[in-house]
Amino acid sequence: MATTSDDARDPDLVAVTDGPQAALELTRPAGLDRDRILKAAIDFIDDQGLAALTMRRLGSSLGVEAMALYRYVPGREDLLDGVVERVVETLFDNDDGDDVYIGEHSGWQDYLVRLAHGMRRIALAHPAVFPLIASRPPAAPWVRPPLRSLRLVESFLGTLTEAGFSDPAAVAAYRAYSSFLLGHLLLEVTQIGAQVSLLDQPEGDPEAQARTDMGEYPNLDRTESLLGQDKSAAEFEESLENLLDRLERVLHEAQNNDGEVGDLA
Amino acid sequence: MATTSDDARDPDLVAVTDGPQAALELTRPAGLDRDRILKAAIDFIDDQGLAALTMRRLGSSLGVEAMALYRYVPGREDLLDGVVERVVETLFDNDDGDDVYIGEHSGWQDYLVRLAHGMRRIALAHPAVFPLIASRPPAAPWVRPPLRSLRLVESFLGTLTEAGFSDPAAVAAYRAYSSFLLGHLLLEVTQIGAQVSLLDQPEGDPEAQARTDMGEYPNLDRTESLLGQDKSAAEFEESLENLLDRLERVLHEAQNNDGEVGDLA
DNA sequence: GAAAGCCGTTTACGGCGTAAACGGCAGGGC
DNA sequence: GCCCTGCCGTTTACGCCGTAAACGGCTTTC
Repeated sequence: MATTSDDARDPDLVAVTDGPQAALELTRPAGLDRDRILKAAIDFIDDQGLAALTMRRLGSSLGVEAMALYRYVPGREDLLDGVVERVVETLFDNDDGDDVYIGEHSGWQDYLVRLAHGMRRIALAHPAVFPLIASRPPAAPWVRPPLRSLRLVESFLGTLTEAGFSDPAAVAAYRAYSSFLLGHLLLEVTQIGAQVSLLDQPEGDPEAQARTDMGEYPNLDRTESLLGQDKSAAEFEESLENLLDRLERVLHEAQNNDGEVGDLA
Repeated sequence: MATTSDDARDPDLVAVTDGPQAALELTRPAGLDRDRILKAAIDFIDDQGLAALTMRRLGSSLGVEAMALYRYVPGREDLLDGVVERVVETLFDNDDGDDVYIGEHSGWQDYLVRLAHGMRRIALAHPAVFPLIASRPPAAPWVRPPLRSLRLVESFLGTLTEAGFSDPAAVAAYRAYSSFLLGHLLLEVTQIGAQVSLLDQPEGDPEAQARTDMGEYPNLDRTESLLGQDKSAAEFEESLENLLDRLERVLHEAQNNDGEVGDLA
């Protein structure tokens, strides 16, 4: 096939375990609970897609009628908000003593790298949920989609200003960083979705149509195998490092001629 | 208020005219047509939002029953695909002799700059449609959301390889570029949406709650006015130039030691 | 033992996407 | 002139959706 994944050691690609037991409780009798509902919704989206999630189906996946959910969740929209919140919050559970804990860090670069990989881990663990993170309207215009949490933005700005960034520079860094994260991760999960949706419908002879159309697109045709390769992990790393270099340059320039510059522009 | 727009001269922010007459044909009797339907759908999304678009309402906005649309459009999903296609296609209509025509250009940097501004012009003209461009599943994994068109990707790759980029370098540039575009533009239109949705619901005293919560977030509180500023245009320009510089560096390095490097990594 | 509260179910309503049958109207061959 | 054949918008109908409201069976508390 055209699309291959050539690096099997992606550190952000981890198996999702969900605690002690996960799959053995298929349809428990009852004992509803807001968090149990949110978790069920995330699982549902992960393996049926966002479009398939309805209150009725989510209810029946919990062994319960749809209306039972409304005792714990105001409605479908709020349920989705809860899903986003819960997924983003997993950034903070330092489950495995892993390198994703945002609280402790050594240097702002280390912090930004950990945060980026933490977000990427979330995106890859829940590729069908991530577009929701990106498209839900933000509470305030400056709580930008990929970060989504006041707590997170606060710690971001705090870390940078403690490291010597002026307020304008920290804010500019926040914007450049969130835009980079959103762009890269959204494309990466979209690509995952595209790959599976192309695989599970081998209608007729897809090769034939694709090949014939390619005649008019010589550059596409020639680079098709390159375009199909998944180098997301390497590109993520490189773009991230480039961004950090750029921020570092800004920081040092501002510190040398310590006027009121401090802005990226 | 906290959110201000301090640069009134944004070249990508243009009024949408739609040809000779636009608003004077409110509900024409009939004369349906696939393109008329797509245009109506775009207008509808632009001023009622994507969630409000239903087949019935779209029909009645054209003075027709919902089922009449099905003679020209296979279904709602395909309608949305058509909307995306039609919006992206406006890149190619060189309406005003403006600088957005992708066909002619002088140098690959010029091409990339024009393409970026053309896309940004689309995003700003249809902020409610743009998320659709980003979230619709791509036809092939390598036709990445913001570009969406074989023709466009072909011309992108052609321009870069003609300018001396190796195939891998051109593909890497394509990926970096599309990721930058998607991230920046999606955040920008999201911010537009957030601003309007915050304005039209002044429930109770929003200031009160916002202020009190801010106590726990000193960095947010201190930088709130900075965070609220809309510097999208300047940041777009700067990030774009940074990306071009990076690509240029890659190109020249590859040309000097003309081995088989050619990759961004 | 009765009252109160919690919690999942049942019923119902309007709106959705869309399949299928229908009707009016235009144009073309006789 | 007439009828036949497409075209094209309407009508009707079905199943699914989100969710308001009433209901009923528990459990807990006095």
